[in-house]
Amino acid sequence: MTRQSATASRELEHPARDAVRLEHVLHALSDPVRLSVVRRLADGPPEQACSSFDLPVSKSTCTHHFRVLRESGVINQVYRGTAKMNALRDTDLDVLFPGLLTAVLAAARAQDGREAG
Amino acid sequence: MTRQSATASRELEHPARDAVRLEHVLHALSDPVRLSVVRRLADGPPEQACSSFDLPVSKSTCTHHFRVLRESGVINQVYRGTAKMNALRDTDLDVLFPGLLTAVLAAARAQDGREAG
DNA sequence: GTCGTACTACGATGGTTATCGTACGACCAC
DNA sequence: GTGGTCGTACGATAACCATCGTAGTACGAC
Repeated sequence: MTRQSATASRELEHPARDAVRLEHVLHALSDPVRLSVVRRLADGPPEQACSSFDLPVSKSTCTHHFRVLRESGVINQVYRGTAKMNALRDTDLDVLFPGLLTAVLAAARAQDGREAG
Repeated sequence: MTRQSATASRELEHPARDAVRLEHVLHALSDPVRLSVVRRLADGPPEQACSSFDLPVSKSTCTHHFRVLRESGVINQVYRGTAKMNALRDTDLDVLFPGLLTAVLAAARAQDGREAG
């Protein structure tokens, strides 16, 4: 019956490194919710479950934002039991666009600092 | 009659440096047409007229894109006779988000190089 | 004044996006 | 098996965005 394991059937599509486009990455990062996700991935553990983010949006919107990040090549997602783990594709991004992610993260931090005073 | 010169009355609104938001800048740069404008401003003379860009869109769309760039704080626009001159706000951006513009421009060049092979 | 160039304002349109709620599927623990 | 948690799929909606064409203003040259 070509019955593969349920987990294996839940593989997620990711763009290959060379297929990642700068415009898509910038667009993905231009949304506050998504940028906050990327910042938490950069600052915290390398793999974090969707549910651990506590975003100010509904679950379905959450799913949407994580998909945008994945399809733009910013994050990698894998299923781990019931959880879906997210990891920054920082090495891929750094090969493609050296220094870009670092600069964006630093910019976000700088802006935060300015707002906090 | 408090009649100022017509040119002076055509002042354009720009966000103050501290009002520039990272999300808006990233969004402005995430459009291919706008990114190409920014690249030409970075590579060419510091002030360039809208008409000198020869973009693959209509004049009204052109106006729209330049406005997005201005309102996000990426470029400065001034009238100079009938022409509207555009300049990158690179020093402002570099104060706010050090290295960001450089990284984006380098990324755009890298992507171009990859496509050209 | 007229004419041409540069650009804008307005209105429309079609496509994309962010958002949600509900219903469902996959997994783990029991 | 049951139940709970985590996330998805679907459908809907409202907002946004890129695009255009037309009509118009501002300026410089004549």
